[in-house]
Amino acid sequence: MSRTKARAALLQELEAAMRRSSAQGVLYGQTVANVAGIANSDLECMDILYLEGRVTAGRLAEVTGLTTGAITGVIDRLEKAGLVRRERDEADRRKVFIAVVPEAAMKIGQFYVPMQQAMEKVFAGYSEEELRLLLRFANEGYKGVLAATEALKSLLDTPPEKRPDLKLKKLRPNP
Amino acid sequence: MSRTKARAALLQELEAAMRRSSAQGVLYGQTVANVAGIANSDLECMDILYLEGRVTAGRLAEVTGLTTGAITGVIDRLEKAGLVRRERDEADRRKVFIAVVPEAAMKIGQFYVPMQQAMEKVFAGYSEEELRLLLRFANEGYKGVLAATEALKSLLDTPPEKRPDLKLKKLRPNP
DNA sequence: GCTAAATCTCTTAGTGGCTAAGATATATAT
DNA sequence: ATATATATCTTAGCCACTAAGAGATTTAGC
Repeated sequence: MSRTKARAALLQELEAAMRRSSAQGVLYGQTVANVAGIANSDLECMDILYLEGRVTAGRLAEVTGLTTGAITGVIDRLEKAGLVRRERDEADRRKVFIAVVPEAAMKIGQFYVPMQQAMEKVFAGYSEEELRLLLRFANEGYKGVLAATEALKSLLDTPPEKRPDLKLKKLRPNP
Repeated sequence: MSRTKARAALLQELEAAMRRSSAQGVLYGQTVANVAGIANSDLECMDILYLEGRVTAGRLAEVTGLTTGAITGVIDRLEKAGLVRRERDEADRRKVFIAVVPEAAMKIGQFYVPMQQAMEKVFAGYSEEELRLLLRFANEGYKGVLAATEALKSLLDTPPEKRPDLKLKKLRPNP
């Protein structure tokens, strides 16, 4: 197998491996929502709040891709469960900031412990330099996925016949 | 900062970075479903079919965590859209194998092109040896997440008062 | 300053995918 | 042969979602 061919095969394997693990990651999230007894979108919003801190209802809609109406429902449920609080912005009274209630949110956090433990075990097998490589990849990968999402969204606004011709890769033959 | 402290900080940063990119990955999937005009679960099943090939309806239920009733609906919709075919197992006529219709499924595949292009660009910045490291991590990570999912599911069957005490990490203070 | 347009969240009606329970058909065990 | 187990489908009812628009507040134009 030639040098470049080896790389191509490696890339293909990598893509499949990442797809698999990412699919399993989705399932983990669904399981957390199940165990925690909240809806999937509710958990997704908790996750965003964890990553971004105090954000407005509109921002949640923007990030999740849900309508503002749906977000109102999400916040209602989360607030009733005591996980978040609505906080009207005093500067712009149309806005509603959503803030997690840390003590209550920890009850959700516990369900990520199995995941954290599993990942710690995995990380233990890597040197600090290797971990830095993984970090670099995670950051670059994030930016890539973000850009891809935007590209795909913009496709939505383009009428099908005017879309740039996307060249398809062959579907992988079944194993 | 001490040697081990540096590693701890690195691990924390890594966790956040992976969480971010994985969340964005979920969003990408939702966007694909949107653009393709099919339900989220339908796309998830297409993905499983792509990864595992021809599988039974029951296996889809098992992997997705949906009830068999829900899967019937998924398959009905996918079949109506011409994306999959039901194939009764001749050996065991209770079973129904689901197989993708390759030509039609390619129409879905095209929506992954932006993602593939983005990832290709990212991968271009890595040597073959580094890619091998990423592959190793993706595989080990998959196993880790799989194990974590099982651990979490088993928690579901354990009554709350009998659950092993999960030690919580402090919630990250908001940025 | 006052009116019009824009922005942000919430409300309402209606839709669709989900669960739970059980029906149907086929296979396996006693 | 009968009973039990397995695999999928059916049905009723529920709940989160969308689309459309209302209400409240801010910003822009004159």
